[in-house]
Amino acid sequence: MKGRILPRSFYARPTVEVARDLLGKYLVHGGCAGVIVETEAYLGTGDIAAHSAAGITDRTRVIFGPPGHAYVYLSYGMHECFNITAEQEGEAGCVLIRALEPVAGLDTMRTRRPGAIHSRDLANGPGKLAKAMGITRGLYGRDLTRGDFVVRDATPQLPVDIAVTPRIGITKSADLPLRFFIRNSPYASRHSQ
DNA sequence: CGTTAGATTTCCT
DNA sequence: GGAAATCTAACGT
Repeated sequence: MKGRILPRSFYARPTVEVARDLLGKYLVHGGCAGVIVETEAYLGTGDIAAHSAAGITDRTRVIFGPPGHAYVYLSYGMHECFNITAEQEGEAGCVLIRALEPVAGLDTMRTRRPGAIHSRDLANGPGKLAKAMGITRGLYGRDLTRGDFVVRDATPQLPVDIAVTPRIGITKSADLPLRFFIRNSPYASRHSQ
């Protein structure tokens, strides 16, 4: 978990760049940490699959706020999913963190996800990742540039071979190539290869 | 191993 | 009222 905390300027960029550049970084929460191996970009314009396409509501407010904050929502009535906001304040855009390679706090993660036999199953999907890392809607809006819930640079930078495909599990704007993952990572979700 | 159905709640129309 | 950025167990092959 070495490396500097990613600064606000990292997130204040086009959502697609942020999604791609988050691969290989460390997500840290409490005593748990993992390398981000899979992300998806949800855009503010021209993307009707994004929650922010409905405009500013109680749920989507943070997506329009300053970059580098947590957007956590409930999916299918039972799973929480974790996103990081991007773009300048006033502009929508966020990155769904879909999968992690666990590197610290594995025992805690296993306690939260007793069904995961192999460590590769602890966080290889957005719902599983939030569960393993202890991320809930109570963390909605949290600033990810300070405190015990942050993203850190890798030192040295990890080499990443990035693959791009359409996003998973959506029906609208389903053809846009906005999913990024580390090719050959056994920790990416099962749709990967 | 692949495919499918059901769980369960929030949110927007 | 209905669709939803998912997961797991149960079934068939």
